[in-house]
Amino acid sequence: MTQVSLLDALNPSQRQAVQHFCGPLLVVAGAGSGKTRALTHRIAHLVRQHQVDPAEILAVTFTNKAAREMKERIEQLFAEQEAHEQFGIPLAQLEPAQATRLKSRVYQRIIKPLWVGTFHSLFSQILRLDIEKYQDPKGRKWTRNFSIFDESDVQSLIKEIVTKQLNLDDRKFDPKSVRYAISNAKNQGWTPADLEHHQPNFRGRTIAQVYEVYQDQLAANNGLDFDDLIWIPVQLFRQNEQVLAYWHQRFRHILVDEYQDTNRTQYELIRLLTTNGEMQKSKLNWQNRSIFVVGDADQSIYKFRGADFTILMEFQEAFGDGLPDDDTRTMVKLEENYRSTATILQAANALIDNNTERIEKVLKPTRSQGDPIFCYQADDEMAEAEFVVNAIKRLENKDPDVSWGDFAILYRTNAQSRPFEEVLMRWGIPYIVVGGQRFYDRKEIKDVVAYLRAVVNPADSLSLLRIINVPRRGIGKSTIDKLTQAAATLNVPLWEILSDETSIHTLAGRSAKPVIQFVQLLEHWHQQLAQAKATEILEGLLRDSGYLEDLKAQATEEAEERARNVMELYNAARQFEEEQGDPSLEAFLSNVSLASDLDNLQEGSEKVSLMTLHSSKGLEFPVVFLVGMEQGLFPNFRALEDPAALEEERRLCYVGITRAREQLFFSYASERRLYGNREAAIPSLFLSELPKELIELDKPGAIPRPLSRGTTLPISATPKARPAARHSRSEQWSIGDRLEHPQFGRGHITHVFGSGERVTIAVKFPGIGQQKILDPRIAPIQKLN
DNA sequence: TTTGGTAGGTTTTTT
DNA sequence: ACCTACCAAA
Repeated sequence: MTQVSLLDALNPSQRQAVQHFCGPLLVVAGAGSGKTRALTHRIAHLVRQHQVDPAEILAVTFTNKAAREMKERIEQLFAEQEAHEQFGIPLAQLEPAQATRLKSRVYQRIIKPLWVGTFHSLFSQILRLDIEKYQDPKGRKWTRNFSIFDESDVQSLIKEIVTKQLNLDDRKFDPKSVRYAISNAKNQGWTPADLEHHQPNFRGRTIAQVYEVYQDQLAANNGLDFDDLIWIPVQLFRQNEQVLAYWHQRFRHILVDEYQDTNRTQYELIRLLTTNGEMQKSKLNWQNRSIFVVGDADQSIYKFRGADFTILMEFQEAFGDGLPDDDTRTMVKLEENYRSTATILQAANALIDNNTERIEKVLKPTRSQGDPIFCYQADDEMAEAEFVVNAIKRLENKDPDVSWGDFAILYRTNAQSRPFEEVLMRWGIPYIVVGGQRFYDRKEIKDVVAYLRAVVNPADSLSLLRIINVPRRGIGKSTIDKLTQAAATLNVPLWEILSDETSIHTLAGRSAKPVIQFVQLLEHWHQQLAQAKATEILEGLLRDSGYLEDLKAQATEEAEERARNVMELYNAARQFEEEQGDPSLEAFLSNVSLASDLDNLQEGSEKVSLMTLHSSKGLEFPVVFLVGMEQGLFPNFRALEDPAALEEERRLCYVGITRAREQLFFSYASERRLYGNREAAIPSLFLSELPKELIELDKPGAIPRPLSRGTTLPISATPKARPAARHSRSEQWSIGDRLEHPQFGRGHITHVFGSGERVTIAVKFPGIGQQKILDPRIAPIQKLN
């Protein structure tokens, strides 16, 4: 072989995708059909065959981990090609030192200039450059050292606004649901005024008001939330032609992975960059320019966060040539699956066929039938965990090629991990839990990050308040109140008050001294920002603030764990400096805010992986356990009454099934502990939708069809059009309330889930063994006294 | 100001 | 069953 082509070892559809040069292309890629291969090969092809400058390519991935992997795979592709060209031998046969040198040259020339990352990380970088050119409709402005507020920061800010500043009833305006509504608005691309326009009722107007004050607060802190990282670039591009033209020119080739999970704002961002804001399709100029998106509507699982897979379905209309699907030049389907056994694919195809809203597509197997799927009924969640761990032990024992890293346990909610952890721990089997409480959400990490943020962005009063008395330095509540009062009165950031000597001296001497010391500490490191590396500043702050010392002085088990975590953060900073080549604290902080737990999941770590079905998207494992297959858990009870939501749950199940390469197990418990009580459970609807001949049951007998109301009926595509029953609409429901249902008779409420307008209740009807989960807005129920 | 106790909420999924 | 946030007592 004299020359390896990038097109070798690709099937015709993949080749068509890879060879695509200019104009729009939608790649409909089923699970396991080699879409990452198509993406990476296409990028390499653009650079090698069409001499595209890597700096002109923008590739959007769904997670940071996916971005990292994509870069590694492209680097590998180039290194292999160049090994052939320069030395005539495969990369693997080069001397290690030579191979390393070759790779680092490829990295410098190709990989480093590429823009590959998530929407959030890519556009936060653009904002670091251009946000000072932006002004929002109310004249708010931000500077490039802005802080990125995480979900808990945002949550407490909203709570503060709702309860303290606007004095709203926090039962009617639950901070959580208000937060959700604001996030939704930003994901739709709505300003507070737009929100008010779309929802002119009292609730909509009030939330718009909270949104407005919330933006004030964000701006006052020079902070942004996750949604702003997308929504502000959109507004900036709309209001400033020059900025848009610059980035439009800059990114001639745009690629988006997991396109089915983009939201309206993200779509708008891509549209603006691609078209330079041109609305008329006939005027688009596709010379030396492309938009290439890859997605699978059947794997759209992020509706709750604003994702809308109709964006994928409308791609050809938005960018395309308008020809019918069959002879279009703007769509390629990848349907051949290289990952899973035929059995697993048949199960996946059968399941997803129950959905109505989809692009018709079947996964075509390329592999043999394989082992049957096994379904286990356990007595309770502990027995379920024992079954799973036993199966893992047995399989690992049987085959020396199988290792712990080949197994994944997938569940619907994070709370389900515990029993599996207990049993795995008991047997000393190494495992990793992805998600749940994130590393960066831990108290000690948030404290240290607050120090860093305050140094970078002194306007960040949220962070200042978090650490002003941590560790205790004798700045008490009354002192802090006085200072924040002063800041509020003068309408300046808290820092202005703190750093103003004369104002501080109006405090009693006993209180003034620690404040002055605190200010000096931050000021000192603020001045070092330009020259010092992130690790140096972190080290200095930990030392000078006495934070670590204080932890060590506590000498408890817990404090030691915390100190270890803080050191872990320090290690992360050091690693970041080595890998990224940008040692600034600002760069590290952005990385921290946008990091997800999934990023720690390393291949070859030889550990059993535990994670939610959502986290498993994009991953694959030889053996997969789909656990907790129970009505109400999965599908989740919130989806039971809503056909569209139920279809989303089914897609989630489809994602789970298609993670498996060789073997797939389902399990459910007939009784499960919920909020401390034992509750009977019935098998998931999804189990009954799988072809019986593919499934081996541990106990004879078929999987009973779940009887919960509304779920066994054929799902129609019509959205939830059922009018809310008037009589129960505004009722307040609480545990113990008695009620009557025409079908089930009298019963009493055992649980109330959620709050505000999104309430679901669990009701025990003595006549019926099973307790029912109802939506009081829809269910025909009558309250009794 | 800090500690300890308890009431009340929590379980959907995440960049 | 667990965690947090708030309140009373030292």
